[in-house]
Amino acid sequence: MKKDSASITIHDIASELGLHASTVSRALNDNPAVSKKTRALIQAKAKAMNYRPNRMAAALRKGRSDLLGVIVPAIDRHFFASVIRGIEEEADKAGLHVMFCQSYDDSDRERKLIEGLQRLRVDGILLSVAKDGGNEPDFYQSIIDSGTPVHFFDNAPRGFDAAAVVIDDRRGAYLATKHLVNQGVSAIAHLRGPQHLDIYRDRFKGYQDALLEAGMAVREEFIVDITSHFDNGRKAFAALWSRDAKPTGIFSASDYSAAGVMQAAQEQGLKIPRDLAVIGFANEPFTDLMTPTLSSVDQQTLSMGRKSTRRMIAHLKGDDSDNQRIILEPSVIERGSSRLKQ
Amino acid sequence: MKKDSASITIHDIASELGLHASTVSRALNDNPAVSKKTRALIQAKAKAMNYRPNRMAAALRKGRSDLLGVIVPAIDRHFFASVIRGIEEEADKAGLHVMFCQSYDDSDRERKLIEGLQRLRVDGILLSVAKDGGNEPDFYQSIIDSGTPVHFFDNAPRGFDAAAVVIDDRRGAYLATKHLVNQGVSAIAHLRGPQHLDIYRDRFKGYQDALLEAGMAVREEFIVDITSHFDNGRKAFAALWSRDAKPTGIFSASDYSAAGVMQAAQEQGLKIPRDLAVIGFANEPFTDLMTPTLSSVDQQTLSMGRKSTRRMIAHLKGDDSDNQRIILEPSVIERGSSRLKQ
DNA sequence: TTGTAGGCGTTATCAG
DNA sequence: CTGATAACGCCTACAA
Repeated sequence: MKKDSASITIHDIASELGLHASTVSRALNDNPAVSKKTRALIQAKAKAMNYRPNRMAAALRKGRSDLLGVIVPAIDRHFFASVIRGIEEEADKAGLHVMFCQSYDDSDRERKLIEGLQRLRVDGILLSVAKDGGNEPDFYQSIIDSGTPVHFFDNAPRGFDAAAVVIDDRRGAYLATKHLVNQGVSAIAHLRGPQHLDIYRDRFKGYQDALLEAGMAVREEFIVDITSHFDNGRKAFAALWSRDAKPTGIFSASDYSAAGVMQAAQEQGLKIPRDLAVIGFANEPFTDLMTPTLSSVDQQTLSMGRKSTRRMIAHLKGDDSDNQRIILEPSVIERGSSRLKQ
Repeated sequence: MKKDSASITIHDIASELGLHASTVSRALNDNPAVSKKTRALIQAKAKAMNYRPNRMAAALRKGRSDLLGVIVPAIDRHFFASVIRGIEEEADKAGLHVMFCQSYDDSDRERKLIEGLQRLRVDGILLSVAKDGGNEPDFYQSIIDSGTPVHFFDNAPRGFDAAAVVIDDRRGAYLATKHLVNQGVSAIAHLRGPQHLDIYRDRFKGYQDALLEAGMAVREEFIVDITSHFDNGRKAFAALWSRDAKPTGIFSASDYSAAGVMQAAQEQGLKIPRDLAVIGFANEPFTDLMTPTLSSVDQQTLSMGRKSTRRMIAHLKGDDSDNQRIILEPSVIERGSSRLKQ
């Protein structure tokens, strides 16, 4: 029976060749100190023996795991899946491995995940903070102080200097609302996300900015509070249509809720966008599958992942001075649900 | 400056308490050999010092990483995200950590990921095979022979005995098609996935089974080949409607393509389900967001993840005899796109 | 250019 | 019940 390749070590290779393990180690790490001839010999042998270096052992010795930890609320949201793709790209390039975890927006779980990643001795953590908002800035600061670099993306705590890459939610909301204004929509409602979260407060502000700029009033009865779920969109439509004044356009802080609104409106016989123009936020892929297709706001997810990772890598290489908050510019994706003019 | 908690070891704790590292190790592992008093003392001290055990070191010593590797084509597909959720649940319970990777259905990348996981010394790999089908059964056999247990789920290679949890695609397709038959649909087309893949061959067979059972002919002009993408649904609709005979129902091997068909049909003024009844496969969440909602086939994803993981854990505990292929039963989710009768 | 020795942080074995 | 010691697989001064 052949020896398990998982248990072949540099010593095995060394003894097969009558060399010493240290030489094998050097050869496999392309150390120029070892002669071309032996290097080739060793590398060939390693391949022949199906050798798999033990990264745990190397990490222990080097004090560096070449592992990155990433925590997101949920990987099946396109937003995060796409950021993750960006992270993967850059990590691959740099020869790092990435450990993805889901907090399910639960800050208790987030704390446990962080501790788990620390035990694994990841070199750094990329984090989109759980949206229940249970962890204070102090907590994150203590993690950083304990020696594990943490960089934030998407949802980043305010109140202390930490590297972060976020998008300008206020501007995204402003652009979305302004887009409806430009299409000639005059009564614009807003499905508003939980106001204890910065990102949703910012989206609400952006909505107000656009209305004010257009000389329109911000009307109480046009604001409905939601969480980012589909059913909330249906409920929001019911709420709006139970009131006297009916909007002719809706800017939703969430694509899911926007989809719910569209479905409920269509069931009531409304034509979209003619009777009701709709635009969401996040540019989830399903927006393209709907009838009509749903307009939305793109959040530069790939570049968010890439930028975060590149900064973390720079940080790990010694440049730990860059504590800035990078703000990316969102863009409106016009689709059928809001296209009234050519 | 406080010492980084990442660099606090059992030796530090030991010397603070005037004990030996081995005692600390035992205490932290709840070894009954150590007295209750010292155990409590040590655990309190460890907490106070914010100690984080180094899993790399423990893994090296124990020859076991308590890490599971998981490879899926893409984490943002609901199918896989949901399987992953099931995997996470069971792994958490067992105190295992999980490393998720995406192959993007590229078998070269899959091979590299497997090698990466082996270097990380994961205890086992849960794998849904890349759909480009580039890796032979022999390859997987060699991984298993090399000492890394591999269990398959979803897309599992045939041709050798390996633990696998899959669903009965043929039956799922049969049920979906039969559902259309039961709704009184008489001309049923099929959007057919790549036939070099077992799962899509099976779905095609199930479609045929149902037609034959209903005494309907399998008509060439009602079969359109697709890959699981949205645009293919639109193209498929165009293809079908360019022919003389028009179907009144469609069973699509993919939800994405089904969504494309629906959109294209609605743009042509067709009413769904009245003029065209549609059912997809996979029960992606967006199926609930469409107008009308899209019927589909549920694949027991959570239980697929849970079962796979439980078996892997049993395997790791020494029961490596269970090489069977477990086949889960799919179920039809009836929604608006195919509901013609009450 | 290659070999030797020591240690990274744990845990398991053996003594005491 | 606790202490000492060795070893897991690798890397890196230092020596030869």
